[in-house]
Amino acid sequence: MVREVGQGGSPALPRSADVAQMAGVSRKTVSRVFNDEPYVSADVRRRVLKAAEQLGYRLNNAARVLASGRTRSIGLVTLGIAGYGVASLRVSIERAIRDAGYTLRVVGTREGDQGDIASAVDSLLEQGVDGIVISEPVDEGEIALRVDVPVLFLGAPAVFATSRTVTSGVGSELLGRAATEHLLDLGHATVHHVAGPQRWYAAKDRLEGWRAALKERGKTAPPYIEGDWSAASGYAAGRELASDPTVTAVFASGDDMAIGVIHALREAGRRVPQDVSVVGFDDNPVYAFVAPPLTTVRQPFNAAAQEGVRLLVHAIERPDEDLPAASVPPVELIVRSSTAPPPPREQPTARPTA
Amino acid sequence: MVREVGQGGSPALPRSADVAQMAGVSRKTVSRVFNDEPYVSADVRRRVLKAAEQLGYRLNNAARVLASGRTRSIGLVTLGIAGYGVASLRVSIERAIRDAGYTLRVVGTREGDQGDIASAVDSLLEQGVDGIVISEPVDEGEIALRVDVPVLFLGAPAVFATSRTVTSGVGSELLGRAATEHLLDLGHATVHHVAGPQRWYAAKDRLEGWRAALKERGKTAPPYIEGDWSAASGYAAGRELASDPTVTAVFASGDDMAIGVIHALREAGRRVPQDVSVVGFDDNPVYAFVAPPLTTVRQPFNAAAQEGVRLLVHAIERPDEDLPAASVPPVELIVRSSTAPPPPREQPTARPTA
DNA sequence: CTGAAAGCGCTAACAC
DNA sequence: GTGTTAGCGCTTTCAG
Repeated sequence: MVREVGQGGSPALPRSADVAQMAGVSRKTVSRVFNDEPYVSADVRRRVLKAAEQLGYRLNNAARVLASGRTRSIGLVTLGIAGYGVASLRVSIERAIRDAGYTLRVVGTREGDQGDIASAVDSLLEQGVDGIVISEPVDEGEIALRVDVPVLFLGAPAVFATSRTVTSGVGSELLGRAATEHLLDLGHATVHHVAGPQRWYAAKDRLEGWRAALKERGKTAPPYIEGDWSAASGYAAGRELASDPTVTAVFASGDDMAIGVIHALREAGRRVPQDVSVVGFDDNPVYAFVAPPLTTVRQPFNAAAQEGVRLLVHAIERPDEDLPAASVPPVELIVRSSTAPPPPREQPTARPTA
Repeated sequence: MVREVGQGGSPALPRSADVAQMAGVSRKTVSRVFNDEPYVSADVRRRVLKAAEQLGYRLNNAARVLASGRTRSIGLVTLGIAGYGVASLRVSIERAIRDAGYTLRVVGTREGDQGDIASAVDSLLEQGVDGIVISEPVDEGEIALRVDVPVLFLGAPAVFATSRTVTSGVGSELLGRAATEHLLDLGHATVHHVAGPQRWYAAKDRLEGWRAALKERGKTAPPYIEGDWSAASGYAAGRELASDPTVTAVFASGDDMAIGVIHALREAGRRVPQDVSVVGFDDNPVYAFVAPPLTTVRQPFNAAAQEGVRLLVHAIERPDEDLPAASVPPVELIVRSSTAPPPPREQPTARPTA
């Protein structure tokens, strides 16, 4: 078969052999230049680059992957939703992957589809990736999967077994604690909680943090209300909470839900923060511009993503070494105006703080 | 070289030859089964599948791509930001691509990096894709690029030349018009505009729509204020607007900016909607739960993404046929409580509507 | 520092 | 319906 050159149909793309010929070197040398390998004289390198430029040559990735066995690509399994938290984490992950010199393959899951994580991972494996990151997975029960590339679980425990597992939390428990403690420090007798869907590990962790903080101060956690992250679900929870005159402080597991809670509270005639304090979670910057500006907890999306990807890449490139220790990102509470001390008449018996 | 089988290191992965041998057929037949080609007897198909299952066989994508010349993959160039609009569109695109049977490669651009679109496209081409989606690009001036796969420009005109170009708007101009007309219909003498960054085509289109609507009613557009999509920039614009007693209606090019505008207006003692009406853009559902619930324009993210991807896939798979006509998604104005007729004292001379 | 030979695992085209 | 023969364009190994 003769390669078409120009003429009729789409001209065949130039191959490394064409570049080699034009530059008067071997194909292997062209390969060296394009892989930034050492031991190529500056002069040869220049000639090769010039020839490639003229020919409009581009490395053929499929051939490279096939020959080398490495894809230089990382797969991301992500929830197909557009909320601020998920989207932010995702953007951070993508940037970290690109900065690490890997390309990105993405497959979104549809929340609720049982077994979707498994099929997403499977798809990625078939596409060819050197590592996988699972972002904020939802609990799907047992997942039977044989995976032989390193996997990073971000914001969740490992939900299936792999040869090399990396986890890097965003520290949801710590953050849930911080939110609750802030309210307690303000003098509230207890803190109510509007949780995220408990199928989410992130939601569970925040709830744990809330419980732990309460317990440490010798309080028992009141029943929590479970939302679905949406403002609408927060609103529904808020209506319920508003009917209970003893609630003076609520920690919502997401900013949007917090907004819904506040809306319901105010509709019911309860002032925020004078009558009841509300803290959110995520620090969507827009909520500095609502009334009242929302007190919230900032998630270290960037730090967690960078850290996680760093570890993942380490696991990919140095399979024999141990993983370096993960650092714990700092907790950041953003105090604005949706929280205040409880109203005087509801004040509990004075007790020493801590 | 002898292939390692089990024993020490990682056992070599099974190849189609292994499956073929086990099933007692040729490699080509295995290939047929895994590509859902016709002309394979049900019995043979079953045998092949069983053998593959037992061996844990998985198609090697790199080899497949190299041999077939088709990647079955679409590249997405996307802005690396987490706002509701961008993230929603993105989720819709991803779903549409997956539903069309393609895998997804993503490269994010960093807003502001001149020439970033070019390098993103280049990277995608090198990774190997059958088509490219450019989502909501920012104007980067001349982009010199030789691209020989079909390209879909979503929410923008084609920003560089390609062999096969597909565009599919989200209809920003129409939508900007709808927002403005709503305000005019309410009786406002004019409508002020807080625009998005004019490097964005989407921002420009909305501004055009605003201008056109005003012009049609014989009004001249007042100067607009340019924001950066953030609530903070909307807040700054709102302060400016608040100092002008003649403004009674403002159309903000994004929901977040609208929230900022409202916040500033109220701080300055102007009531919304009694004194001034505000409409946003995007329909982030959370803004149904702020005070006042925001009137906004819903973007047909899903429709635009599905339509666009459908056309792109058509261009990929039937290069000789003409592109089917794109349908125009319906305009949806979500009227809530941030808009009302102008205050009586500022009422302009009565004029017939339409 | 550079080159030659030998595949990587699959599909294309055609034969049977 | 199914098998055979050639590559796809690169990297690997090993010589020099």
